[in-house]
Amino acid sequence: MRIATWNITGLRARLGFFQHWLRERQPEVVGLQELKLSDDHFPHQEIEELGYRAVTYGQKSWNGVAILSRMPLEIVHKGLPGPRISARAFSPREPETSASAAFTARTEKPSSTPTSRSSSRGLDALADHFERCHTTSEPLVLGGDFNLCPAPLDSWNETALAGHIFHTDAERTRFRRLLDWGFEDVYRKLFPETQTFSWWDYRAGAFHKKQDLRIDFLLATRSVMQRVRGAEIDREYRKKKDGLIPSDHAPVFFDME
DNA sequence: ATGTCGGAATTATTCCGA
Repeated sequence: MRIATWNITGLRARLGFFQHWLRERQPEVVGLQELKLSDDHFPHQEIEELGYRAVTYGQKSWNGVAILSRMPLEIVHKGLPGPRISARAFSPREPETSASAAFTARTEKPSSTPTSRSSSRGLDALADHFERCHTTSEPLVLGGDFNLCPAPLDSWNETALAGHIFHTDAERTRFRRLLDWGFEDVYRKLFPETQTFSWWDYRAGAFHKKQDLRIDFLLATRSVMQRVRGAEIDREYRKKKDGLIPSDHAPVFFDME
């Protein structure tokens, strides 16, 4: 069973590309971010033709998440509380295996003043949610675009970028809170030393210049982790396919028994 | 070469945000 996450960067503009990937990779569950459409514009018919049902939490123009599944989905939670929180979560539950969540975490640019809040209140809201509503003994998967590099290995140039956006201690501390609670970073757990990336800025030719970051993750609790047999960051799908333009993020997935 | 996109506002071009 394959579980995936992907910041698709505009599902309407990406539909053909996404369908290509679904056919090729055959994931069982996919968390999508940055749909950039409201729920009434979600292409349910096209998705169902490929055997998936989707639960959506969209937003006009920006953000918006969905979970697609070939298994039955039940919505047990939608959205996160708190003012000005841009992270959003679903927790569809499938009877025997897993709950899953997809979200987008926005990172604010750290200001020059040392007292400024630096980043990702969405991550705090997410950690609050799991602490309040779940236990680590549950089989849980949390996937999304976290907009941060957890460690120097996850950046193409930690030396130059340390302290800057994606590379601040504040961001890393917030991310660590999810790990301390009981999540494992699946890809990193399987490949502790491998430098692999998931995002390349559209601007300035970052993909070709190898200006790359790993900011998209699938996190899993221990009972899921024990069943994981492989993980991949799908860099092939950061490239053009049949002339179709890719997202600026690569899909990330793992396989479990 | 800032090697770019997607979407909205407004009607094929410009602006904005990432």
